[in-house]
Amino acid sequence: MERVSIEEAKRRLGETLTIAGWVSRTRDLGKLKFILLRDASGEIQVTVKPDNPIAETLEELHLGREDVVAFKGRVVESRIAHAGVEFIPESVELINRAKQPIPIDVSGRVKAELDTRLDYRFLDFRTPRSRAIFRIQHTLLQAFRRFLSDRGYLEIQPPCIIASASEGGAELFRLPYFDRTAYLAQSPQLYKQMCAVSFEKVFMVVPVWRAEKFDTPTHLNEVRQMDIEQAYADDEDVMRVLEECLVYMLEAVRRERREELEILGRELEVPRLPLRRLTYDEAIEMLRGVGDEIEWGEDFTRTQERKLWSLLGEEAFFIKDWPETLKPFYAMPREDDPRLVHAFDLIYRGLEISSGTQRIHLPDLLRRRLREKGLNPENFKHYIECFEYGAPPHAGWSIGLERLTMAVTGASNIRECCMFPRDRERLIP
RNA sequence: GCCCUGGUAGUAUAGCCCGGUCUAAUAUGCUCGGCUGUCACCCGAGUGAGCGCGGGUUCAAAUCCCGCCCAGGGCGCCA
Repeated sequence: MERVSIEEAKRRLGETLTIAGWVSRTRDLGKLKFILLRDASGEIQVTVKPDNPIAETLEELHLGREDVVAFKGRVVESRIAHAGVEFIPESVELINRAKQPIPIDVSGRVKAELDTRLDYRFLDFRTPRSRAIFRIQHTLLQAFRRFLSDRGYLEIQPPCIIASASEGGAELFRLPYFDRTAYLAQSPQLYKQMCAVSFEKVFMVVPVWRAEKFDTPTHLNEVRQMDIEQAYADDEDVMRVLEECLVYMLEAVRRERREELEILGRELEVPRLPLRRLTYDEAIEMLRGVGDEIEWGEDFTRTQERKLWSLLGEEAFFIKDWPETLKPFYAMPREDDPRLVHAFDLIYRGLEISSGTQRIHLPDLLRRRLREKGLNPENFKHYIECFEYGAPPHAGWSIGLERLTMAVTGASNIRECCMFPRDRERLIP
């Protein structure tokens, strides 16, 4: 089909072109008909006067919302049409009918609940809100890749099916693997380390799975994460990369997604660097200062993270120097206080969007830490092995894509920021 | 797994507290009719739910009670 996008057509005034898209709505005044036609690029009003050769065909077609139609004709300036331009067709082709009534209002005017929207996700993608969210997500991803590629990081592809569940922590999804049992990866952690000890600087965007029965607005059983791993780096080094990367991504969204931010009613503030580095101890103090009864050694709840955000009044900040009990075995202990590890979380708009650590690159220390955590170093032979043949110190982090999208778009439920969310109940679509 | 709130036309809400006036209302959609400049077009008519599912109380249940399922939020859980 010789077809141009609606946005392109608007730039090519007077030329005879074919546009195609969905009927957003029709305004039928009897002899005069207006059809609002929408494609992925934009919307235009198609105006059909009684003397138009297609006037009669159009009457017979009786177009309805979301019918797919192609028009051949030209874009002309119009002083009457509010958009300033309109499309005058000379022929029309009905490409496909939409069944009526449509399950949700694609124009976004009659609200639908998230659950209903997710049942009809393909239609929901046509609403201004959803389109804005996923375009912003796309920009975040593009900016992430560009930022790291420009700085010499190599994009790697770790496996999603893994053999071992012996890392501890979250429950994994099991699956049959020929005559063995395998698992869906809960983290590409080991693989990115294996890459970093040879490629030095790597990044990736991968899905991960957690079989936890959580039921919250910020958790999914399948999420995508954006990770880096870097050799010859400690936690502070990669925190700097993280904050710069965040600012880079936010600036890209602010620059390239002005219209989408407006649809969402979001004014995106780009934090100034360096970000505040709050220690875990300071965060505990702050919460206690306002009457929160948090114990040292406890993790922060979502409510507490939001509380810290409002107390600090900063868009984004780090919490660092965590108790070793709250972080995985491979987090490097602090020399000055072995109760603490070189680990950090990044809180953006009250939401934990990223966490990272400096990793233990010393096999003996790793074995000791595993034992201290009640794990058997024998089960981690392949993991430890990659540090036996010349492993530089290294550190890394991971950003949850859906969480970041939530914070940037202002969505209150993570499901809205995942195209096809997987949670405890939802497996379809 | 726990606590709170909710589930009513395709969609979103009202009604529920205080049972009967609900033959279930409103918006939007949809159907039909009218309209030559609309732009959330307008005007008129119509269509569409028996109130999440199951049970109970009552002369009478959308409304009260019990169980279950589902949704939203808070927690828990979550290297």
